Amino acid sequence: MSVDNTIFKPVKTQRTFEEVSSTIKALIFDGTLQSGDKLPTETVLAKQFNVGRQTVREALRILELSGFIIVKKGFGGGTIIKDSILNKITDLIRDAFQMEKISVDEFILARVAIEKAILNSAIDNADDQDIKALSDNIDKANDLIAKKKVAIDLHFEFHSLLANASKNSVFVIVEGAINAIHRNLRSRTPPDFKFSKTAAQDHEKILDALIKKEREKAINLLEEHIIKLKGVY
Amino acid sequence: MSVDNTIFKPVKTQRTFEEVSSTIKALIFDGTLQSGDKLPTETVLAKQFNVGRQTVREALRILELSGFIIVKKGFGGGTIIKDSILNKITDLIRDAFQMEKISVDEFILARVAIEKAILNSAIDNADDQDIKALSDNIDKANDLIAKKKVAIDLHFEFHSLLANASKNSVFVIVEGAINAIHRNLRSRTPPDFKFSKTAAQDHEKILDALIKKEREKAINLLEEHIIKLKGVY
DNA sequence: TCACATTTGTCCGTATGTATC
DNA sequence: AGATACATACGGACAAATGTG
Repeated sequence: MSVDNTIFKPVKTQRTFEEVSSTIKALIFDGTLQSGDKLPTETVLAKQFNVGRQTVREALRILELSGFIIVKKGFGGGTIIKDSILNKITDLIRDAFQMEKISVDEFILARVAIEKAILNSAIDNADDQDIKALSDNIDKANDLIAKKKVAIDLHFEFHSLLANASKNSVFVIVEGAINAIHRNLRSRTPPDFKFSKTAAQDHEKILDALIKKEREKAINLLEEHIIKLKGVY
Repeated sequence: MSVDNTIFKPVKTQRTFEEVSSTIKALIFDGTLQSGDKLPTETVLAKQFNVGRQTVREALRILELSGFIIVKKGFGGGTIIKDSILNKITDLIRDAFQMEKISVDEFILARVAIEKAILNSAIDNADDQDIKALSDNIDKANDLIAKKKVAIDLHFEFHSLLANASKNSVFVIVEGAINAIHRNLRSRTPPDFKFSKTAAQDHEKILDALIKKEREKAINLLEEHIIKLKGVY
């Protein structure tokens, strides 16, 4: 006679350093540890968890790479809770891109689709502050362009501001990823003044349509704007 | 008189384990190390890089969490090159959602928009294999439902299969993230047989419209299908 | 400017756990 | 069932960085 042995789960599947990192992560998730809080030193953590310092260090590496903590050396240094998950996602996406899992064409196709959805939502939810931020962005870009300088960073920011205006965190996160890929692509080609100027004009028209809540027009303008990129790469 | 001190870069910004992981990563990027290749043991790596074993281990942790390698214990184990970057991105995005405490409503709104875009692309790019996979998924779900069992996992898989059918890695990544969050949400509510049955019927209709390339109909069906979720949570 | 304390970074030696043959 | 070849883990030591007095 035997019982179904699947009811017996292994006592220990995870490695010790994974248990440690998961424990700390859980404390961050439930709010016990908050941004700015300082963790005990590695030696103290090792004693508290009753593990070796090496194990603590590997756990900290995981938390660091996952964007939960930053580690500083020296006097007054140590481990501080600080959220940089989005940056870490960006890093990984850059890796994925480097592995050539993502082609330029499929990227642009996906970007058009996703940013259209974001803009659609931004038209419904943008408030005065959002409009001002977008407007300021364009003004700054125009200032630079008047000085014959490119305003690439501001162009990227415009799209992030659109995501913020959608008031949807999911869109903010997804746009962050899209933006990261785009910056990666863009970094391979030299800055192009003429292109920068066109982009600023496009953004101005899109914002104008957004303010007037001309939905169809705004979305079509955005699509054309992004499609233009195909020629750049 | 002083010079622009930005021209003097620090001799050593990176920590040793970061140099090691970057070196190995570069070898993967340039194809020297390929999927399936086995790295030397930690001890040998330490000797080759002329560093300590702990340093190697921390470098391996980074590569592991970044989705470049997998590490197996025991005889015949060791470090093997294997790409799972997309999975790791999904993991991090799940963390990001957890931290930002995204609301059900904004999640569903974003999901509708993004999955509509995915479906739109899937209609253009799905091949026979994709159709078969989707069809098999529905058959299996119907089998379970005929036995009065819920088929939640298969329902999730259906949406992933749609993303695959779009033949766009960006969509696959984004859908993976959306799916992860959805599972997270779903795990908070008990399985509902009636709902599972409805979902299977919806999927069947959507696939039917996809095969017939009835774009408008398919997209509308999908939207209604996802919106139904609002009632569940 | 110079010691000094603190904390991470790194290395070594050793022991244990674990999966395969 | 036992030998084997790995990763995993512990403890101790010193190096390096960094802010303070």
